[in-house]
Amino acid sequence: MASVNKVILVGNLGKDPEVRHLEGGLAVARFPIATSESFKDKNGQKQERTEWHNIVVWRNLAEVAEKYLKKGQSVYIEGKIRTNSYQDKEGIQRYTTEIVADNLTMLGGRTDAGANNGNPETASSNAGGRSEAPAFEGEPDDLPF
Amino acid sequence: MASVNKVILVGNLGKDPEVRHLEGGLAVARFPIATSESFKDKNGQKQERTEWHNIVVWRNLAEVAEKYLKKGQSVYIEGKIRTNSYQDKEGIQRYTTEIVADNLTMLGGRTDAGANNGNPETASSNAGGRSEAPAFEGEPDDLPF
Amino acid sequence: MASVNKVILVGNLGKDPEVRHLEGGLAVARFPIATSESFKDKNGQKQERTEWHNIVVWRNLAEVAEKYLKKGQSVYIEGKIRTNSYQDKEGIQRYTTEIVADNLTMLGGRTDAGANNGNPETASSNAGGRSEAPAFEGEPDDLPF
Amino acid sequence: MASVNKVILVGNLGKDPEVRHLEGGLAVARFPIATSESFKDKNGQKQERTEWHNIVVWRNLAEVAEKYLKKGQSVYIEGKIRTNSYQDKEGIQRYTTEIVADNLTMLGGRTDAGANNGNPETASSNAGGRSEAPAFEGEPDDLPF
DNA sequence: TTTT
DNA sequence: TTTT
Repeated sequence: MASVNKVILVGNLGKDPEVRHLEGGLAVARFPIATSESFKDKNGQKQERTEWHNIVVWRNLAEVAEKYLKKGQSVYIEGKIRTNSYQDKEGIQRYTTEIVADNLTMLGGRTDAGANNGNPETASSNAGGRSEAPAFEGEPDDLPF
Repeated sequence: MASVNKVILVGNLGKDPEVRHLEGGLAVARFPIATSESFKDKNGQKQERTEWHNIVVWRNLAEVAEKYLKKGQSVYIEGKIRTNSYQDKEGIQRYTTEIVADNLTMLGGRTDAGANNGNPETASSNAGGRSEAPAFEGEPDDLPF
Repeated sequence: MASVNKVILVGNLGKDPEVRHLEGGLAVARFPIATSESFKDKNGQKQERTEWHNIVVWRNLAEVAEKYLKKGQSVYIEGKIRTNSYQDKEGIQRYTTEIVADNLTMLGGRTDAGANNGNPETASSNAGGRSEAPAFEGEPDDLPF
Repeated sequence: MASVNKVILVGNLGKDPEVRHLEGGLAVARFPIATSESFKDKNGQKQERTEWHNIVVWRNLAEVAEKYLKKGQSVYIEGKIRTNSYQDKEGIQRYTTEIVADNLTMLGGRTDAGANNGNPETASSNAGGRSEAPAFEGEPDDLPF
């Protein structure tokens, strides 16, 4: 196999996270983040292009997102690309791409972005749940090696 | 803006690259690569999921792709996520996501994958063209600092 | 060859950058940044470990560091690991490890950290100099593909 | 805090891993990997510089390293930088830097590199042990989201 | 549509 | 020597 699918983003939330709780209590949160880059067009004019990324987080990271992330905030995200397919109403195969994040660090953001601004923290998510206490809550989640 | 949009992939080409030469000689190549991951389903059965990524490379990296990359080969890719929008024939806004690669390293692959197998190399692309001689050709492209 | 040497850091400057201008006008800046992680020790007590990284930047990135980076600020850095060897006065081979950064994004930091706080920007460095106008200055540095 | 300490390497093992089993059965393996880059010196001559990285892996990743990694093999590694300090016999503070890997994917390597050549796989390590069965053994280690 |  |  020998494959790697890794995404690293630093950007700002375009909306507050939307959280759903599935059967069994499984939590999932979704939110868009924007990244921007500048470039010169062929006339030498400065242009900016904004990319929107649909972020999905599960389990304790979803709880963290629900509690602490707000529109406008800046976040560091690690995750993987996932493309889902579906059929539209004409029966044509369509695709949507999202970033499934497994690591999230708040970096601050707009000064009115919410209570957590100025108190950035890190959180991690694992399928098996590495810790009952979310790393985000200030609980250590790992040995230093 | 303080933003980062970075993708790192290791995967196998699903097809040979398709190369086009635009007006002015600008080259662009496209090819799909697959990444895979294993997981257990709810019945404890091992499952595999394959993700397909549409890779786009420009300029000298496109020339490299044309000459050296073949279906089946394994590559390391660095790039960024780019989502393009278009209207389908019903006038509905649709999106396609691709990875614009700016760094590419061949890692080998199937033993019949092509001439370059067993001689993996690295290539880089820059908007301004850092070097006439593509790094891939064996020319050094950078000072060691 | 087929090798990759890539480092991604988000941390705070422990000191203002120290800048030197070599013969020919080549600029180099150095500064330490700290990253921290929490973990539980064997008694279940929360501990924090701080890692210090010696960052080196060349050319226009060094100019950017000199002008805009200050002790306390938070930065995103991409670069590579480089270990230099030297002989100490007893003639024993010693090693020092540093991170040669080729990409730098300011993320803010302490509110008194300097003039640029609240106005984070991105800068890139290339051996060949991709652009006379540093990206950091607000000039676009790249086409969007 | 808001910090990130992430390293991504693709390189070749310079030696077979050395494995130790600590009290309590905790396993740790160490091995060096080389990354190389080409550059032109001031006379326009092609030069190559090789960087050596000391890799440390713990727990099930150490078992994987012991069983499957051999000198010459190519590996993809994700981890973090860790600098340890100690006093030399003259009482001077010295530092050593290593990469603590938490993710490892075999990419092949020299054709005589060992039994696993041609059968690259991925393994992950977690402080809490995400799975009794190491991912490497062919057991799925994660849900696909 | 790849690879194992 | 930073930051929380």
